[in-house]
Amino acid sequence: MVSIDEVARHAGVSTATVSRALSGRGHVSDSTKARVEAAAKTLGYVVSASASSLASGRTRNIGVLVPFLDRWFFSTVLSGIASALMRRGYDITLYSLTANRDERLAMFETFLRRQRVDGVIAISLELGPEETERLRELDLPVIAIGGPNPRLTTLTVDDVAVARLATEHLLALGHRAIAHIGASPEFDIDFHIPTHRRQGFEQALADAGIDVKPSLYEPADFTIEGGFRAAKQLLGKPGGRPTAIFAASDEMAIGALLAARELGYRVPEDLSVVGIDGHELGEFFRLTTVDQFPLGQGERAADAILAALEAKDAAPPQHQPGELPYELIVRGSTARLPS
Amino acid sequence: MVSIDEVARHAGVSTATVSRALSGRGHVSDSTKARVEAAAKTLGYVVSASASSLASGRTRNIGVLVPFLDRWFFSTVLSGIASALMRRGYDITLYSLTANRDERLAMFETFLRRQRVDGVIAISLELGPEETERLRELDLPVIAIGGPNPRLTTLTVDDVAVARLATEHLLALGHRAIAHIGASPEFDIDFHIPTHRRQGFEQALADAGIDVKPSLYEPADFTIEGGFRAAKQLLGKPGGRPTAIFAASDEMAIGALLAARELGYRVPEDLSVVGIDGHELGEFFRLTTVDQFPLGQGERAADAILAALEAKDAAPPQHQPGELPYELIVRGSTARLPS
DNA sequence: ATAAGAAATGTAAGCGCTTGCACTATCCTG
DNA sequence: CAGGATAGTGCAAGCGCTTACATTTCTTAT
Repeated sequence: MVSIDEVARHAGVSTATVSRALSGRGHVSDSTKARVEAAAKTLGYVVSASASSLASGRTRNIGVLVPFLDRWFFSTVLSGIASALMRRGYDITLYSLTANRDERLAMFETFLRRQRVDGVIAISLELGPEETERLRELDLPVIAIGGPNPRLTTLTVDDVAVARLATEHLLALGHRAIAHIGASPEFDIDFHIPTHRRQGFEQALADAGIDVKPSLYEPADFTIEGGFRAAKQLLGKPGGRPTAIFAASDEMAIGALLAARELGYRVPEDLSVVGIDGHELGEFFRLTTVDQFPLGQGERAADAILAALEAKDAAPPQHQPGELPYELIVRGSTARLPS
Repeated sequence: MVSIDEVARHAGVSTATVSRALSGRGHVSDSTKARVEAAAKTLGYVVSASASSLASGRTRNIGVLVPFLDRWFFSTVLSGIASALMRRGYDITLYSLTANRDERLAMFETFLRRQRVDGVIAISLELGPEETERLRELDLPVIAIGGPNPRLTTLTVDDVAVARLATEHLLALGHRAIAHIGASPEFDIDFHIPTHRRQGFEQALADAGIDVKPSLYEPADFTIEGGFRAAKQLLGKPGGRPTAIFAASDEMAIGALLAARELGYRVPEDLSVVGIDGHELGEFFRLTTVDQFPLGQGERAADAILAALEAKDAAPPQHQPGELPYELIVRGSTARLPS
C-alpha cells in the first residue's frame, strides 16, 4: 500500500501539505494542490481510514442501526441513506439488531463503542430507556427515523395525521363502515407507530361523528399474509361487512386486496382499500396509499447527520424534531361508495 | 473515552498485557486475564477500532458489496451475512453499488481502498474485468456469491441444475407445453444467472425430447409486475397456451400466478407455475419453487470469509468454488396435467 | 539438581496519518 | 510604508493501540 510519504516525496512537499491538500483543511496553494493530487492519482494513493481516524478523531463513517434488514421499508430507507452518504464520501457500517437480548446488548455496549463511526442513524427503532442512554453516552450525533424519542433528535412522520388523511379520504368518498387493520397488541408494546395510526383513524371517525366499532378492528403483523387473514375476518362477518378497509401498512393492504378478490368482492366497486407506506408493489396492485417516501427519509436522515457533524463544533445540537412529508396517492383501490 | 492505559493502571499491569489479555493473542495467566477483564468491564473499556487497526493491520470489519439493497434477495442474503458476522464480533461496512458509472468507479478506486476492511463479500455481482482486477489488487480475501467468476473465490448455486430441477418437476407431472419467463436481453448482458436458468430449462426439455418453442419464452425484469405481464402474453396467445410456466424467479412466478387468476385460469388445475428462490411470499401464494436458501447463502459467505482470514497466514488461498444447496419445495401451484 | 524450553510480563518502537506551532512571504489598511 | 492579518509550508509530536524483543519466572525431562 502506498503511503503519504511516497506522495509527499513524489510531489516534492511535506506530508503535512499532502494531508492538507487532499483533505481540504488548511491553506494550500492551487499549484501545490494540483501537484499533490496528480501525485496521489499516479501512485493510486488513498488515505488509510484507520490512520486518519486515529490522528483526527474523524472516521468518515456513519453507523446505521436497523431492526430488520429484510423488510421492504427498512431496506428502502437504508438504500436512501447509502446513496446519500456515498455521494459525500462517507462509509456506512451496519448494525443489525436481533431479537436476542444478549446480542442486542452487545450491539450497544461493544460494537457501537469501538469509535468506528462519527454518528449513528437509527431506523424506526423503538429503543428501551437504557438503550437510548447508551446511545447518548456515545457522545455522537444520533438521528432517529420514526418512533419519536424525546431524548433523541428524531425525523418522523406525523403518524396520527397520516392515518387521518387516509381515513378522511375514505370518508370523503362516502364510506361509513370503515374497518381498520392494525397491529396485534404484542407488537404495540415496543413499537408505537401502529398505535398512532389507529388513533388517527379513530379521530377521523370521531370527527365525522361515526362510532368506532370494535368489530371493525382487526390486528395483524404487517405482512401481506397477515393483512389477508385479517381482511378475511372482517369481510366474513355476516351483516356488518365494511365497505372500506384502512390498513396500517401497504403490505397488509395488499393482503386485504387479495382476500377481497378471493372472496369475490370487486375492488373498488364493492370494497375500497387504502394503505400506508408507498410500497413498490402499490402501483402494480393499483393501491391507494399515503406515501411516506422511505427513500427520501433515508436521504434526509443522511443529510441531517452530516449537518449535525458539521455543526458539532460550532452550534449546539438542536433537538427540534424534523417533520417528514407524506402524500395521499389515489390509485384504483378506492372509489365513491355507490349510493 | 477510557483508554488502554487506564485499564492497565487499574489492573496493575502493562498495556501490553491488557492488549494480550483482551485480544487472546499471546500468553497471559488466567488470574491476570480475569483481573484485566474485570477492570475493562468496570471502566467500560472497548478497544478503539482505528488504533487497533492501525497497529495490527486487522480491522475486524468485512466489506459487503451489493448491487441493490432494496430487493428481497439481496437484503435477505445481507441479513444472513450480518447475523453470522456479528456473532463473531465483526462489523460490516456496506458498499452499495449504483448504476452510475462514476460512483461505481469510486467504489472500487476509493471506498474499498481505505483499508477499512479485512475482506469483502460481493453478492451476485456481475463484475467487469477491471472491477474484478481492482478487487484482486486489494490483496484481501474476496468471496463472491453467485455469478461464478473464475478469478474470484465463488459460492454459487448450480443455476443450470436448479432450472433443470424445476423444469423436470413440471415434466414429471406430465406437462409438455411449458413456458419460461426469463430476463430481457439487456439484463443478460452483465448478469448471467438468467441465461443459466434458461439453459437448464432448455436442457431439461431437450432431454425429454421436447422442442423448445421460441413462442413459449417471454422476457421480464425479475419483478412481480414483469412476471404478470409476461404471463399475460404467454397465456393470451390463441391456440398454443402453455399448461405450465417456469419463471426464473419467485417474484415473476407470483406475477404469473396473479395473471392467471385475472384471466380466469385456476392454479394448479388449469396452469402449473414454478419459480426459483424461496421467496418469503412463496408460502402465502402456495408457490412451488426451488429454494436456494438466501439467508443460508449469506451465512456461508460469512463463514467462508472468516475462514479465509484465518487461513491467510497459513494456507495459500484456495479457489475451489463452493457449491450451494437448493431444494425443490412443492406447494400448491403445480399439479399433474389432467389427462 | 540442572539445563533448556515455555510461560508471563514489561519496554518501547512503531502503525500512517493530522495538526499545533513556527516561520516566511504576501496582502491589506490607513 | 509600517504593521497586522492571512496564506503557504514544514517540523515534529502525538492519536491509542500491538508486538518484537528482552527479561524474569516457572516447568519438565534428564
